[in-house]
Amino acid sequence: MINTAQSPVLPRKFYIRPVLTVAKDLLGKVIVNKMGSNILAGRIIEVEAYDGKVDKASHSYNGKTKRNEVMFNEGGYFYVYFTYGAYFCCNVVTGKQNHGSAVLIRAIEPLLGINKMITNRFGRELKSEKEIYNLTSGPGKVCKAFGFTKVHSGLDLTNRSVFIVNQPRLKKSMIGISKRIGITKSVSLPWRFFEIGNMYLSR
DNA sequence: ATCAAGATTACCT
DNA sequence: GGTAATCTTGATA
Repeated sequence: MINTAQSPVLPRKFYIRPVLTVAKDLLGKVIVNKMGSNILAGRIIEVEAYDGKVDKASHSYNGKTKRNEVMFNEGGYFYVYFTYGAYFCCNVVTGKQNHGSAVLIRAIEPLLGINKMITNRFGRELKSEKEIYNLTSGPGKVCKAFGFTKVHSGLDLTNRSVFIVNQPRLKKSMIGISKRIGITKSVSLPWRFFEIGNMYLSR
């Protein structure tokens, strides 16, 4: 299903571009977690861009702190943070060193290791067929299903533990654009991007 | 030391 | 559609 010879791991240069470019380009790509005993993989279908240079909603807007320091790496690193006392959210750092921009992964379409994802998320079997669409349809859900936590923050995505493999770009007509969800600052920026019509979207 | 807010989710009506 | 849960983090004193 995922032939890594035909679909190479995305290189550094993919990530060292402006955050809006990378955000749109990430749609349709496949994120893989090989760190556990199971290989988990899913197609990225919903993202949001955060740019600390201009964006008050970004964790990096007010400069470097212990929590957000990974965001100031060059592109291609994994930034995972904890929020609301319960959930982790994972991001792909973009741009040049010290810029402070990242793409939040809000939803994926599960491909490999689906049973493991179900166990991670629910600790039980699915109650119904359609509950599969609740498996990874939100940033906290994605991290729970993939097992991403604080220990994954700072990983280099050009290595082979957690990484993203190339896939064809989505057609422009398949990319939806909207305001970001769940923020209270810089609310009007249209920086959420998603695959139109996908069943695994967060809303 | 204290405090308020938060890139969310599950559960209720 | 509305809201409680829950605790880390960063800011302020």
